[in-house]
Amino acid sequence: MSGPEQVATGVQLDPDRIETVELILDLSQAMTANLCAAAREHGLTPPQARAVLGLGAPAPMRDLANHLSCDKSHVTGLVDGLERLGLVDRQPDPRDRRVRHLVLTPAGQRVRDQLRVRLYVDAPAVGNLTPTEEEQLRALLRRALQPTD
Amino acid sequence: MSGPEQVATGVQLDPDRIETVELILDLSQAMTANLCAAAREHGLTPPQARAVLGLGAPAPMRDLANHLSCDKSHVTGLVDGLERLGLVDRQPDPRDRRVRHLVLTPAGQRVRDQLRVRLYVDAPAVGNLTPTEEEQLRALLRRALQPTD
DNA sequence: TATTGTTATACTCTATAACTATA
DNA sequence: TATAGTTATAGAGTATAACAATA
Repeated sequence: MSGPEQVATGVQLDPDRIETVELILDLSQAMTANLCAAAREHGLTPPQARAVLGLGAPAPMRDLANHLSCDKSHVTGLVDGLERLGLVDRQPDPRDRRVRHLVLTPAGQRVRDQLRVRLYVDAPAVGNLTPTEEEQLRALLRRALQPTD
Repeated sequence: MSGPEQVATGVQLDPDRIETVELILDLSQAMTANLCAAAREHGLTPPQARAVLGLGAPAPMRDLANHLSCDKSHVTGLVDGLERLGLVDRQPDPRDRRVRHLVLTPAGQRVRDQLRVRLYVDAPAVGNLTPTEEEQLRALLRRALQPTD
């Protein structure tokens, strides 16, 4: 569905810019699909996998909700599932008894490690670049994402 | 401090690689958020906006389902909404009366043009690069996404 | 028999609001 | 009064399966 530009009705857009945007979206989509496949292989839904990835250190449920950009009520169900799978424990905070700290179990740590290998080491496409090229790519992306003055 | 190593469970990953992947995901997420905001401003849901973007040329509903990587039954409801908004028409195929061709109305074309401006011209971050830098970025991304030899 | 699109149904993801138990 | 987490509920988004019309 990417035929020639409809000049009569379409706006004039820079084809180079279109390619840039499409390349970034394509790469991101490949990475996301790769992560979702890894999640399935571990019996996790994609949101559960993101939660596990976010638990590099113990954190209150509120913090995880912030990290996932979702409501705290949603985290309850997410963590219920991870607890049933034996990947996460809820631990009380001795200083504030309202708070529950989410802590990965050893099994949870292993799953997280494997998800990170899939997301980072087995990252699709990026591994095709040499280290030098990858550094050039990082430099350009950093500059692009830098807040404008 | 001679206790057991507290983070001994984590695998060691290349921090540079992690940064590369995070940068790509961040940039893609900014672009997606920008598109979703544009969709909202036009009274469209994000999937509806993606459908409009996919209709650069008239196409059967099955083709749109392929383009959106979703089931054809889902396209029915999506297009129902766009038809109610006056952005899309269903037109019969004279050669095969099972097929309905989806055609953007003039209003639909205008919405598509504006979505494309938001997605491509107003692309967040990429506009911070010079044309030369953007070409370097494209070259690297193209090489990364190229199927491995 | 196979395919296009629709309908009916159900499941996942996520939000809002009301509730509890703390603080 | 305000906050952390839970529960109940509702609404998108999407899939599967059965179906109708057509090929």
